Amino acid sequence: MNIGEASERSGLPSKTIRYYEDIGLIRPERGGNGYRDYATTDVHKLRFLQRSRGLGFSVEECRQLLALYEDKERASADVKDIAQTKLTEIDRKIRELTELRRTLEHLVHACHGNDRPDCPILEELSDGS
Amino acid sequence: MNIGEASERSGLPSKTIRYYEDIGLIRPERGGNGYRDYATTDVHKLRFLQRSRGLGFSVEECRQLLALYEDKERASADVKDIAQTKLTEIDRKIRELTELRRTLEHLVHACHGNDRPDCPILEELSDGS
DNA sequence: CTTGACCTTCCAGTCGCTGGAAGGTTGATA
DNA sequence: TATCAACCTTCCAGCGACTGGAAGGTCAAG
Repeated sequence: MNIGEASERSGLPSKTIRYYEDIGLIRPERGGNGYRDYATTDVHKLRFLQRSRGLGFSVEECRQLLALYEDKERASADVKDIAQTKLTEIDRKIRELTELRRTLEHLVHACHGNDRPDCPILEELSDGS
Repeated sequence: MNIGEASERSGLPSKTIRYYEDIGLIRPERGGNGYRDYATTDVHKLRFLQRSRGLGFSVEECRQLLALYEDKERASADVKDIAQTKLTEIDRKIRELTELRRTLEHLVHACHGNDRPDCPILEELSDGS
């Protein structure tokens, strides 16, 4: 199938699929007209990439996951390690964002929101008090 | 003062300070030797930028905040609007990350983590079940 | 007078795409 | 058979917000 159909079936834009080929994640066949020709297994891999990217894995992590996915001798402990590491990172991000949210909300509540020139948000941003 | 000291006092790397000048956020004086010469007010602006960037405002938002900060006639409602919008974005990010975390944790728990080749994480990533 | 720490500019790279230009191919319709 | 839209191709550039490095100028201490 052509890239357009592979795009539809995988949920990835054509541009992204070509990019993934550029960086060596997938290697589709080529037809006599020079068009890329995707097999069903390619679409599986693309969906795999689409999902794992959506779950916050970096492209390099996806490359590892894909290698494990393709490797019949893969050890599930390797996969678990990658996912576990990612989980820790996500926790950290959530913590940071929550802290940030708390600070900002405090500022928004402290700000009158009328047209008066004294604004606690700007003051806090400049003072760092 | 030279860029090194401005860097120390503002908490921003010299590279970043030069970059902020490139994109027109600050305009320090120049000494006879061609060195940038930062006034105390410049350092204040740099700290302002450092803080607001740290709070998740984009550089463009920082540019607006800085304009309001410098403008004696500034309306605090404008600032509140920017901060409120940012707050909504942060909420969305936290929600997405929490959902992601839930999915990943489910996967990690379902994965045995031994050397057996059947791994629920990989299966879920490929099936999307 | 040399050394080393600073400063300067400029160019390139990061990540993960995304947009657009310029051109070739295909399939349906007039 | 001509034409037209909708595909496909490659290549180049840009996004955001820096960061690294090369090549060279300046300054203060020993």
